[in-house]
Amino acid sequence: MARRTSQNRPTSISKLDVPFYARPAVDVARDLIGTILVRRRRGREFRGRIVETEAYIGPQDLASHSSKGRTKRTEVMFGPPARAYVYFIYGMYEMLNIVTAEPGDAQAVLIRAAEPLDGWDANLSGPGRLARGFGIKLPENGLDLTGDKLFILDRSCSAPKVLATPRIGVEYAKHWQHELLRFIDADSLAVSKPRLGPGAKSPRS
DNA sequence: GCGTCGATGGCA
DNA sequence: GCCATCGACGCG
Repeated sequence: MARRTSQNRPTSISKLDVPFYARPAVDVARDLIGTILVRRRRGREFRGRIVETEAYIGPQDLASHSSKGRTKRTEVMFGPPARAYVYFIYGMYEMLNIVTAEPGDAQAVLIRAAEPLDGWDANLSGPGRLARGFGIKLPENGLDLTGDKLFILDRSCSAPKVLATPRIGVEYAKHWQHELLRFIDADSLAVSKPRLGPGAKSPRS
């Protein structure tokens, strides 16, 4: 697939594949900033530019659901990468995560915010609103991101300015709450909490 | 613009 | 009882 930029130069935009996802969640989370999430549903296509993610890096990470062990709910996380891990929380919200790393290494990336594209009028700032906006619910748990119902396109042009901050809503996770595992596009207004807080740094690459 | 709080259900 | 949340409400 190719499209033309405003300068009329062809730019290839490709679907992210298994090798992209079969890496540590930290790397995937950072590299997902600026990519395009695509959802095909009921004959329509919705797109959003991802501007906020969080890495959950395995069972040792007390903020990760995989730290509770392998259960029916977390089973997908322990499987192969490039699948959706969707769970239900607070009695009303679904959350969209992407499984990363090798099978058995239960890492995942939470997609927290995106900018709607193509004139789509939606609020995708915050993981609950994002999942709702894209029509992601429990039946989408385990969905294969190499298919055509839900997938991600590589960045179309230059890399955004990425900052790393502590994750949101994981105060219970002992010292893990301070790790810089949340990544944001510093220039986006669609990041869920406009305030970066004092901990924001450039991520190590 | 801010902080506080209730909703609401699956899960350990 | 606890959540990887959101939106409504009260304040002044």
